[in-house]
This record gives sequence, C-alpha cells and structure tokens, in this order.
Amino acid sequence: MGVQFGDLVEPRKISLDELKGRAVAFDGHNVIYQFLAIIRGQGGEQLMDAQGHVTSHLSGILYRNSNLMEAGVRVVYCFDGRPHEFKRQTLEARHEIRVQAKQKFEKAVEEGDHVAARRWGQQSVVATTNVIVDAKRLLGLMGIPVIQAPSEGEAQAAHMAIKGSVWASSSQDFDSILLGAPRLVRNLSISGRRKLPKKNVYIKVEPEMYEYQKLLVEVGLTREQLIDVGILIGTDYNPDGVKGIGPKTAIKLIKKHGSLEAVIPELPNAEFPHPINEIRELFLRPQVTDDYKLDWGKPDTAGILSYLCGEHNFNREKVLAAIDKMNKGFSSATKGTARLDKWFG
DNA sequence: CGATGCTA
DNA sequence: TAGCATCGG
Repeated sequence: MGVQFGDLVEPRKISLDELKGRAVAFDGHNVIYQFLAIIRGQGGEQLMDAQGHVTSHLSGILYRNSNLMEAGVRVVYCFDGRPHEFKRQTLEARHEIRVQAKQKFEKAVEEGDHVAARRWGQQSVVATTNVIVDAKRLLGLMGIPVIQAPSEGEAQAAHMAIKGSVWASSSQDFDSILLGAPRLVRNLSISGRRKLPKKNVYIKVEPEMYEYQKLLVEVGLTREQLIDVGILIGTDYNPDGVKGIGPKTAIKLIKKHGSLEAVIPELPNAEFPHPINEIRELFLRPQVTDDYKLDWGKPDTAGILSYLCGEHNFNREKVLAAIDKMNKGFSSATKGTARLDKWFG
C-alpha cells in the first residue's frame, strides 16, 4: 500500500509526449499487483491459459508497455528483493486480508455472483513467485531492462532517479517522494479509465507528476520532516500510524514542533512498532544497488510469440500488433545516435 | 487494463 | 467516429 498522502498538493498533468525519449523506472510489484487485481473476465476470474496459469499480468505488461514504447518512453522495471524485517507486520496483515477475501471470492464464484466475485477477487490477489518470473521473462523478451532490487523495488527506482539513470520513477503511492526521487509519475497508463470502488462508474485518470523539490517547497517541509509526516500517517513499516492523525494534522504537528520526536509528547497514545529513527533511516538510506545497467534491446519477436501464443494461448494477431508498436519505439529510439546519451548513462 | 466490436 | 459494452486468456 505504501504512504498515502491523498491530495496534499496539486499534481501536474503530464502527457505521454513529454516522456518521449525519457527513462521511467516502474515499481514492478506495484504494476503487476494492479494488473492481477483489475484484468478479469466477466465472471470476475483472472485471465488464464489452457493449463489454468494466470495471464492477467502478461496481458497488462504486453499492451501497456508496447504503448509506452511506441510513444518513445524508455521503460525500466525494478523488482522487489527481500523485504525489510520491519515490513513483516504489514505483510502478515495483507496475507490475512487475502486469505479471507479468497474464501469470499470462491463462494461468490460458486454462487455465480459476478459482482462480488470481482470485488473479492481484487482483494485476494497474490503475486506468486511464478507470476513474478513470468513478468520478468516477458519484459526481457520485450527488450525492457529488469533490475533486481536488493530490497524494495520502489527504493531502487527512486535511487536510480536520484542518480539520473532514469528521469522519473513511477508508482501509485508516494513512497518515492519520501525516498527522494526527484520526480514521481502516477497513473502512467494509456486508457486512463478507472473504476470507482463499489460503483459501476468509470472516471478519467490522466498521468500526473509530482516533483520532489516543488512538493517540499509547497508543503513547507524538509525531506526528513515529510518522512516524519509519513510515519505519523502510517508507512509499510508502521502501518497503523497514529490513530486519528491524517495528512493535514500530521503536517500541522510537524511544522509546529519540527520533528517527530518533538511531536510525540503531544500524542500520549502514539505507539510505534519500531524505533522511529530506524523507520526514518529506511527512507533516507534504503538498501539499493548500483550494480545495474540499462540496455534497451530489440524486441524478440519469435520469443514473444512462442512464449505468449505457444505457452499461454494469446491471440497471435494481437500479439503481433503489440510487437509492431514495440518495434516502432525501438527504431525511433535508435535513430539519431547523437541523442543516445539521453537514454544511456 | 487495454483492445475491439457495436451503435447511433 | 465518439462513446459505451464486452472480450481477452
């Protein structure tokens, strides 16, 4: 879930065209999770191949990234390694929610209640090892660099953005900003259609960008203070935050007192599962690696066809159309070597 | 989610 | 052909 700042500051709308020729690092787990939750058949079940293997994530990865590539975006994916010990409580809580949701999902499927099946199915999503392996395999075949993070994929993406290896990081939650990424792009999808929870209503969602420096100036806090605000609201390392404290109150308190330590005497009921300076450190100095290189390769047409159509029953014409888009992106990217420094190094 | 088909 | 419906795997 990550830190949820809500509408703390107004994001800037950003068009795909502005991302042309620029590298963007995605939090792979975040992306896959969304695809697994949302891409479903009419009965609320995930898309599957003939052997019953889930393919929703492969569909999402294929079509979204081929569009981004065609638009000239230099796509990079960062995948989670070993989660930090402090995240255990969050992971256990999520696991419990999913187990409960899965039971309700199966019951709904049995009863033929498609609406309930979809809702509980979305909450029961698990990114299994196989799903992650599949995703990395397809991304590799598409010529997209896959970076294995030592710990959090999002922290790795932010690190690469700080170093300038990529122009922005992309995720749905705001941890990137706490992690110091200069730019965070949210809602980086094509159709921009999103269903309102529980309602059968779709709203338009456009890609939006948050700039680290501007955000700090606008909110009037330092990065350390913004992290403290996050800890008050709740992060993956202290998911409950402090009861009754939302973004607005948290900012007010940190501004008034300067730091989380100084705020705590005001909040006698505040409890943290770990020392707050150690939680803060996980955002200031996350475990990341510099052992990566960003090489965008030519899409492997035969490999993609064999993998998606041969192994997972995808429609050949549709896959070929997607490969066509990838190739358009690749050829426009490799044209004019004078600008290559924009993408490499 | 993203692609495609159908309709007015 | 824009806008809604539904299919995909």
